[in-house]
Amino acid sequence: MGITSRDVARLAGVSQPTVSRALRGDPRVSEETVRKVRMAADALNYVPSEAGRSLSTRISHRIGVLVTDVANPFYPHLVGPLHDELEQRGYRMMLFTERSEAAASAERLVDRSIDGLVLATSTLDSALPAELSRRGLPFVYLNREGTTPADAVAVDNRLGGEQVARQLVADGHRHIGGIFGPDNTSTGRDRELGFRQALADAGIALRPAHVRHGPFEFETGLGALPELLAADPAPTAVFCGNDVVAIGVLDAARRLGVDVPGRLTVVGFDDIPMASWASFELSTVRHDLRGMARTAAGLLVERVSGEYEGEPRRVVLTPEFVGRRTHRAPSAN
Amino acid sequence: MGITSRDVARLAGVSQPTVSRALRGDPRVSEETVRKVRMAADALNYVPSEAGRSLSTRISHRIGVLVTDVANPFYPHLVGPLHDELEQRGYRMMLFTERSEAAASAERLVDRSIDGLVLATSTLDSALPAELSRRGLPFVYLNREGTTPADAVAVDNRLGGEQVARQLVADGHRHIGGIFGPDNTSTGRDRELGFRQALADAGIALRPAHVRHGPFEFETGLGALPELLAADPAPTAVFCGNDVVAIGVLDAARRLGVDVPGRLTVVGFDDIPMASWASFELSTVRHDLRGMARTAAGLLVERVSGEYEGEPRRVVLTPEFVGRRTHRAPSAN
DNA sequence: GGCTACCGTGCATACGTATGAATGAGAAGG
DNA sequence: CCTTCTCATTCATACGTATGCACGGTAGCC
Repeated sequence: MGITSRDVARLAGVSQPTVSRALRGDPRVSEETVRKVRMAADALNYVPSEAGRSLSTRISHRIGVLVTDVANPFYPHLVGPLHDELEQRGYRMMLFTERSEAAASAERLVDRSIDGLVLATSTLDSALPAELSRRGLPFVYLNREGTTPADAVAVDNRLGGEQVARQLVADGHRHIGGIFGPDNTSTGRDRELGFRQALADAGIALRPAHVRHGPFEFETGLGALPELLAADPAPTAVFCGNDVVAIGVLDAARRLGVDVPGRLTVVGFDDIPMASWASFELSTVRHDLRGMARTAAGLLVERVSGEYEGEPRRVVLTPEFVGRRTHRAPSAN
Repeated sequence: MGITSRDVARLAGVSQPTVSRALRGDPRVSEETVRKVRMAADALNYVPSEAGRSLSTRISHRIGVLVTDVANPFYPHLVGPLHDELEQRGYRMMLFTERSEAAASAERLVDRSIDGLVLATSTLDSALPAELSRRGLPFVYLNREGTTPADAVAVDNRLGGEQVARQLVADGHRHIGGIFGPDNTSTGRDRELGFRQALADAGIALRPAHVRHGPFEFETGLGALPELLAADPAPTAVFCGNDVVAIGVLDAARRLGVDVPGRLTVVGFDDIPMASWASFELSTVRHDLRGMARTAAGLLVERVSGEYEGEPRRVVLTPEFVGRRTHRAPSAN
């Protein structure tokens, strides 16, 4: 095992550099030679060593993807499209989880084993973006923002929050609650901001007893709903930081025997496929999750390949409220 | 950018090899020198190049993970633990999707950019395992089997199928259906085999009209249930190839207004976290998904690191029926 | 027929790290 | 004071591919 271009060269009766050029399609190599080299390579089952190539070209053709937690039902919908888009553009995907401490994390990312990084997570106050920038590793923000300048793709989260608020107000809700994402994430913060602003414009305030914050996880919604319902008056509608949280809320409602949407309106964000399952039929805010991921991959690849070298680009997608089963006017009561 | 060990050597006033040895903890280097080298490395923010190291040691410290489709809610529960276990053992994870055609797939896997591969998918009739074996890339079967000898970790799928059959029979079901996985997967085949065998032992046959096969996806269950219920007599219980399929069935039941478990018993396989959500409370077959993934990672790492060189090892986990809400005796009718 | 131009190939070397072998400086011993 | 031995370090080189440059051969041109 371990066939090298030298072995191929020997068999084909040419030099090692000629093998390299022939297989890479260098036009300076004669057709006849290309044919010989191809045959020899096939005969030996030669596959160029990626390590050798990386060392020589200083390009790894690998892109890192950093997420918080793969098992969270939200992330696969980013990771899948990212993988496909990267593969299509000739890059392989390395997957990293944020759980490991940030310091060691930066180290392992800048060892030149990846050409760039998709930052699909990480909190606003993280030092990672600055660190990456300092170390010269190109990256793109995906579904988040950051102060360190870099390409970015995200939804207009404020607008999405506003849309939900307007819908709830129009439906006649006055006692409204929110289970928002973490304060130190742009998605969490902006969705809440837009939501609050639009409510305020309608003269409605969010009572602290109707508000919770937590990670974008099923358990957050599951745990928060009972607390919100214990308030007096209880909210008649709850806006959730994202669909995963909202589905946690729906689960809690089932456990508590709370009728949705009869007694409680629930709205999510993202419109992941699960949201449209008959078990949930979650009213939510739709945006092009798949397109967002692929766009991010595209921006990053253009950046690492040198195809684009200008100022950081920022792509903002427009969200759209999609009404399903889980929202309705509050019961007369 | 692009600090090398030579730069560190120059600053520390030593030779390049000494830098390499000092940072790698070679005992032959004096404490004093180690200190100097460390300081120089820190001052320059030096991070060893993975490409250079890989080329020299012929070890990439990367492990590939091949799955069918990341977006399928089952896979994240393998990918997550795999990532964690690999990281803990000093390996990074490259994620591959099966969608790309197998031929090109093998090529990109054997370019020495990964030390080994976790085969978490791929059908029985795939040529990939044989190809990997021929090319000398170590791999481990995870949640599947294969004829090409290699380390493997899987559940006792036949036993699991038997357990479900016995439960359904004990519950009094006589008209039983199955929505099994693909014939050309060991999980699909063995679960079906065990199930059929135990039913046969109880003198019960599966009518062809009560049986469907399909990929382990939500849509499979969703699409198959209406067909099964159209049979006369309709089945009073359905065993599904895995939880994802079962949840598709539950979704279809909701759409059709079919009461579960009142009119229909549904049983899955795997006990993914979603199965225990209040929205589903799916009766299923539990096994240690996380442990299975971590074990596979362990076996593979021991193999690629040379820690173990013996015969292929096979770890088989014992499944256990876990009764929740979705199974019950058939209605008198 | 000699000069230039061009084309295809080989030569030399770079990429960054790791490691066996050689070297040098001391220390220990006679 | 010379030898022997040990220890820390340097030297030389390997890993596999890519690429600037030199080179040899052929064709074209006057």
